[in-house]
Amino acid sequence: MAYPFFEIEPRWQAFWEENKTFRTPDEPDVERPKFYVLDMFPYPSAQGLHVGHPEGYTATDILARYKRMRGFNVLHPMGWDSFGLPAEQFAIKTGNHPREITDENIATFRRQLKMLGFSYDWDREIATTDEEYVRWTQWIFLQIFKRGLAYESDMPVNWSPDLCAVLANEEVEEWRAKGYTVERRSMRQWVLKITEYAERLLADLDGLDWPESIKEMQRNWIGKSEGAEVDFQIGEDKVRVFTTRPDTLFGATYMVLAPEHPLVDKIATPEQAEAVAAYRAAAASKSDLERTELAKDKTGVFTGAYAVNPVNQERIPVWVADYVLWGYGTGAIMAVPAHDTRDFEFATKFDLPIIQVVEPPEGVDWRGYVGDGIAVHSGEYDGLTTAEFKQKITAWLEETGQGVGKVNYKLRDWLFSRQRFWGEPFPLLHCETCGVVTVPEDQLPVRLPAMQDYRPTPDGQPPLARATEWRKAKCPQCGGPALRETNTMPQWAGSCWYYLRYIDPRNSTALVDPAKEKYWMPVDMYVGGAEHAVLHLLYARFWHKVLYDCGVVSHPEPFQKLVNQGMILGEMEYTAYRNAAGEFVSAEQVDDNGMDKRTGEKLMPVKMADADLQKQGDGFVLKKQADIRVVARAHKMSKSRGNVINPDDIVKEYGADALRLYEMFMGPLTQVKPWSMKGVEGVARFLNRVYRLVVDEETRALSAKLSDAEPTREQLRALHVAIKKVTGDIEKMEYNTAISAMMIFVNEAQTWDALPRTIVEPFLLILSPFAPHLAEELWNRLGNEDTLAYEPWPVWKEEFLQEETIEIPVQVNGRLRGRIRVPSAAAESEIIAAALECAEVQPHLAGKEIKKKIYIPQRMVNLVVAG
RNA sequence: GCCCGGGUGGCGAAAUGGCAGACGCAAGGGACUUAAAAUCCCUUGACCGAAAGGUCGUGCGGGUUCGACUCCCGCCCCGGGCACCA
Repeated sequence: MAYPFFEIEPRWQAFWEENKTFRTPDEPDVERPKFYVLDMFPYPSAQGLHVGHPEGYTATDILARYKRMRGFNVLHPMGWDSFGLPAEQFAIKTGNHPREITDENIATFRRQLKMLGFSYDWDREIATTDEEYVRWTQWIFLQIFKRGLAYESDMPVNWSPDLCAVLANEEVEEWRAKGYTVERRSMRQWVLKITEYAERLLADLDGLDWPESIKEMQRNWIGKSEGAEVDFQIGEDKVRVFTTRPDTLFGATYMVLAPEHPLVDKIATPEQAEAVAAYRAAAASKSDLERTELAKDKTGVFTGAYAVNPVNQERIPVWVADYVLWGYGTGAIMAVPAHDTRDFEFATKFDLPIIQVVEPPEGVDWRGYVGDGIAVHSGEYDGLTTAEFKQKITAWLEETGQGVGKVNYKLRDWLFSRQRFWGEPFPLLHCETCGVVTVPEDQLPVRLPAMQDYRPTPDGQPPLARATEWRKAKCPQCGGPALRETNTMPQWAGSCWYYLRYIDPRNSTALVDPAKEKYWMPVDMYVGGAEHAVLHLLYARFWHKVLYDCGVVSHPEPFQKLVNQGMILGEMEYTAYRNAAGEFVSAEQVDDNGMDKRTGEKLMPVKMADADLQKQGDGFVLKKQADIRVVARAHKMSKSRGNVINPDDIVKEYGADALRLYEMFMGPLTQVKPWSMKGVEGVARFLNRVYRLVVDEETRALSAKLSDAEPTREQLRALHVAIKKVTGDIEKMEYNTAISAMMIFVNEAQTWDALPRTIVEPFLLILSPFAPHLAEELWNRLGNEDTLAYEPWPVWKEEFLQEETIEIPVQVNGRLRGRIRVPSAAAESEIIAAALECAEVQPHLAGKEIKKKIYIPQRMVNLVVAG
């Protein structure tokens, strides 16, 4: 029978709540070290918690509980990223305020998180939709605005007429997949100048303790490239191109302008004008996606004009092609087909000349060679390396006024407005005489108006445009009439700074108290999904740097250490395929859409039980029909697939501690791993064994084996081995092996006739970060009155780890032949002697010359023999 | 195409260059029980062998080393991200 987790867990949750066990004082003892451990806060969706949430949350909770026991002041908060499109969609459908559904969803999430026993300081709970929170989000925007980092711009946006909403680029695919249409439309937008921070956002990555892959993704996103801008003369006009390879100027055989380039119409010759105009029109109607997706085949049109290459006065033809982007660099390039893949494809297709100017290493074809080499056919520069050439030619361009060294970034400014209701209103007014005016700080927050209809206006104005009374305001500068801004901020806004508000969540005079900020920041451990690798983490870093420049925060980076948890997939599924005739079809004959590759027939997927399967090679086949291979895969959890695991169900059946422990035991935190219901049962059995160490299962009284006797050497050793392993593994967040060490301890402990309290109590302490309810309960049953949350963490002693004798494996020529048992203090010579004596080893030495005797202390003997 | 991860028993996994497979699951056998559940004990990488023991084995092919899952070189497969950024 299972231990009564259903009584124990709610009781301790109530205890922690009543006693405010995990309250972090507003004025902590600053003599102690601090530890700020943060989860990426969730969007409280209507679906409630899924098993992916507790994975990261348990990982941080273990660390938080451990650090408290190590004497740290710990800040471990939780809150809600509660603006979001689903609530708005719901409001449009029902006419209810989005706040209603949002509050309901938050209540569900809060209940579910409390049910899992996380040690959050719930007094610091915040939601981005709280008006007090919105106030400071707006305040930060004002600082950004005042620093000239926000501007209005007409920008093409993704407008969905079905949703009546504008979507972010990264949201387009998601909603298209759900069947909504999305089109391009130009709208007035607010944009933030994140590009002004590109260099700092790039440079400061170096000092962060983040996964290298995430840093690399951010670097690629920022996309710094160094090169030069060079002027080419076309008639009386100068056209500037950007190149990272000014050393290939002598190889430029044509030039390409982006279709949007303003000079295109002007330079096109009358004979080419029609073709050029047609091409531009075609390019304009394509979406970004179409332009890039059809990238395989290059298109373009000759303008009829020629440009003059400044290095050799050669006349080169000017083309228009959409493989040159208007948004990057100058929207114009010099094409060097010999040494650029795209130019090479284009030149090949349109039969343009290809001139070699870089000599690649021996044996490499120069056509399409894009690496560094030695300059050729470049006049006086011949013989220079790529690096030297770049430097010299850039200097020459600058001297002669024909160009300049230049750094470009892929990063674009951040489209920051949304045409939605459920977001933070911009604290801005449009005054007829003064233009755009900021709302004075003492009038914040600008609240959302009460509305009946949350849809945008039919002409695409944001929903707030319907609130005609709300829009009317007085200009704080001239006192004249003004209209409120009707755009709202994107969901990112609230998540850009929430980690600061946790530090001082009820401060009504400042975003955060500077002394508290200085004490707690930066975040020491930030855990969340890799899906936020670029956007959230880049935006938050940007806002943080602006606040740093404003003097609001004391450190240039918000998140010192970052860990991404791996996704939890559904249970492993074995799928076989059947055709209409009912015959099985082997997996290699099935294409990605479930069709028979040979006949094109649609096949029926059939789920198989593992009892029907056997391993063959690196896959599985049917036991009854070994020529039929099946597909073995774990899939992402999704409603449509029906493989979603609900944490509520697990807690009901096995308890919160079992769920926590299982998710940590599955494998390394950062790895993708499939769920296994049997695995949950396994850790539940372990928790039962722990319970039975202390409590007699029949009587529910304390176990008769508990004793006040002195522990044996063996018992001390078992305990201290566990303490050492668990301590080290928690520091490294290698929780799966920590749990394994505790299992080994319990497996051993349950064989003992007597269990000293001095052994079981420290064990409960090291178990407590993982299974806090059970640990508290047993700690309490052993007679301790108070929570164990602040008990000092047990310390292992090396002397207890020592064994009197140790076993040493003996190899001959690197192959294991025998084992010897020696006193652990034995000298090398004694050990070698014992190894040579070893009965299993001797046959392998007989009659052979021993050339070398290798001894690795405490580990291994290897005897190298000749022949 | 480019950039990251990853590939070890039937499955999840473990292993500072030093006994590959700890721990858990599953499977098989046994104890307890009228019986079942629960619990406990034993076996369990593959192959040869009655056993002792031996051979092979960490995606594939090479290399370094007394010794390689681990380090180096070249590939293959799977997952994720980016994708005409000059």
